[in-house]
Amino acid sequence: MADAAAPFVLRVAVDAPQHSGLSGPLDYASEQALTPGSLVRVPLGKRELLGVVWSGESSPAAGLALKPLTAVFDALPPLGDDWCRLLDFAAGYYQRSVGELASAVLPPQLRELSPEQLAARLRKLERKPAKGGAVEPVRPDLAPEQAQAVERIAARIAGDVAIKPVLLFGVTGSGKTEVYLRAAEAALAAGRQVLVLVPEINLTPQLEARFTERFAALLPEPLAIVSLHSALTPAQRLQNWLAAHLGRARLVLGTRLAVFASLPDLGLIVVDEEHDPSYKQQDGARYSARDLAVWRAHDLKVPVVLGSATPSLESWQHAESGRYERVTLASRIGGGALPKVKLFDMKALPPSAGVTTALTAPLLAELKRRLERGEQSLVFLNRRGYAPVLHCGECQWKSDCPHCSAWRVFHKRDRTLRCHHCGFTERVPQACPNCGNHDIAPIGRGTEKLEEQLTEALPGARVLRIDADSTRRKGELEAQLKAVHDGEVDILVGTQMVTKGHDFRRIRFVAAVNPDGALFSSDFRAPERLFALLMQAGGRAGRDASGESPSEMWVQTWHRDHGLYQALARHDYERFARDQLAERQSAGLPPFAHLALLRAEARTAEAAKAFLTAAAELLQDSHVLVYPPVPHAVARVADVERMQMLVEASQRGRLQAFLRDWVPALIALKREHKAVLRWAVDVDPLAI
DNA sequence: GATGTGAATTAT
DNA sequence: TAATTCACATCC
Repeated sequence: MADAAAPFVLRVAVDAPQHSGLSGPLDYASEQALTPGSLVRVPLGKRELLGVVWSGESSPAAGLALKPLTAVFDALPPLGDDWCRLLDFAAGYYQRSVGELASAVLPPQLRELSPEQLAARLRKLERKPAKGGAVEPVRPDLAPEQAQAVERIAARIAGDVAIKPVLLFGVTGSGKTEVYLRAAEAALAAGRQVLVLVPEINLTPQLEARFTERFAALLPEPLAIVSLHSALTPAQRLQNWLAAHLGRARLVLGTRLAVFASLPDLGLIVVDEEHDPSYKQQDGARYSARDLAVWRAHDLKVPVVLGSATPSLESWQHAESGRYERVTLASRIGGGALPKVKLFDMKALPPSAGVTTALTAPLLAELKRRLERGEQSLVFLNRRGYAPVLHCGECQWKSDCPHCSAWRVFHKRDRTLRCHHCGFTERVPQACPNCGNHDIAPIGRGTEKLEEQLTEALPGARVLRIDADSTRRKGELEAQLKAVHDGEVDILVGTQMVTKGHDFRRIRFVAAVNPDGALFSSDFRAPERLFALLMQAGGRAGRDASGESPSEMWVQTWHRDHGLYQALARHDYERFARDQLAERQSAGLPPFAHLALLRAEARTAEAAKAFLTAAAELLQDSHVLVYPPVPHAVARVADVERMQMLVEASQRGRLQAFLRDWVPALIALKREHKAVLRWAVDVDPLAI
């Protein structure tokens, strides 16, 4: 019980791991009453942790001697009610403790600093010098569609009524960014903060440059525009987070973790490329930043704009049903036409024309033609490395990973076999490690091989490859993109990395060399992803209308009659979405059903399966269907066996109610379970 | 999950 | 006899 020196009892959210059984905020003694949202340090066992004072009644267990707070961050204003509500909601929805989530989304440096050190940082922030004079920005005229979109968003910024999320459906090059800028301008002018989310860290610099250019004159204060993502140094991340929290940053641009930024005057949220899978955090607390952005906007009664040329089917369905307001930008600004899509039928190619290689003779000829005209081309292949597998013609050995159920990829440049799942790397053997035969050969192709073949087939062409391997070191991606922009590259070879957002003005020809694989994937979202990827890749072409020859995209396929390609060829996202949604509805899949996955990892598949089977027995609910456990698509990674079990309900609320009871029972079950095992619940999983 | 305990097992 | 390893209990 609290003694005379510390008369107050506070509930504090701390990162006591869920599996410890210490769920929910813990009680501590305090000498002073503190507002919920105050940051504190508290002892937990022998450790000392960051904590957030939480609201609600304390209920210390009888006879428990409460420990006192170690320290209070009293120089820092408490986190707002709205931030606490967001965390409360997210923790409940994704089945994590508030403390764990708070610890994951607050700047990591907060955990290390003492209140005195933090106070020093705050003083330093005050002294930040102002930037030099900014020039008045040039604002391009809006196309009528853009003006209408801006008006529909801006009209709602001042109002204090619950409003629908806006789905900004705009083809690539239709000027979505200008709509974001104008909407942001309206919110800033109304004295509100603006949060802009982007899917990837790579995209923050260019968007930040664009916003800074536009708003430098309007927002001359230092730290008025900041970014938040995990590539910042810990000190930068804390500084930018503090600027947002203090209301000093008026515009915050960031990746998914920025959805949890503390923003006292938040007046507008923009989610760019809202369909992008990167918005879903894939480990720890598996939240969807896009969905939380929608929740946060609704909670605050502020507008949220979800922008995409290929919206997620979830968002599209919400627009169809009227829950979201759809605003369409149907034409490209500047008059650049969308590239003509040619479905290149591999079946119609005579066998001699190089059917077995990705580079067909007609494709090479087209690339050559473009090259001679001095045009840039993009060859898109979503597979890095030289070849996905090595194969022995004698004994049929394949380059499998000893630790994973996957092939090791052949990387020719550094002569290695690399597992893309666990990272296990060895030098390429000279001969088959199984039978000693020298007749080992790569099967299939990746970007590295494509680069090599193009360099050989088109002497004199300047070929550049951009993928995760070519951009491993800091600054390399920027340098390579600059080379493309500066016209120092004729043919760009790349994975999906190059299809996202980058505004290549010179590219007039895009070829997707081998996209068929995703058509027959067991993952029900694979077609949606492929369509978005190809639309986005195609969108890289012909953004500049000045060229004489029409821009074009080729898709080399064995299945040209497939509905996906037919819709793609007509740039008909709506048709594609209609078809997919019909399929999803008849198959009882999202957005017409709500899913959660229980994942289990153990040394043996049997142990993981035993846990899942027992988990399925824990709770019966007539509204919830629990499927039998199945192995993960890549069952073994780094010698750990992975099994998963799908949970399905027709209504979100039913699924949530089930999980609320199930997860505590799972924690108890794990403690009875003898074998070493890790488990996690993934609500609204992206891949199943 | 992190940390600490005591008991059992192993190294020297 | 010291040094590891391991099972298991606690953490407001």
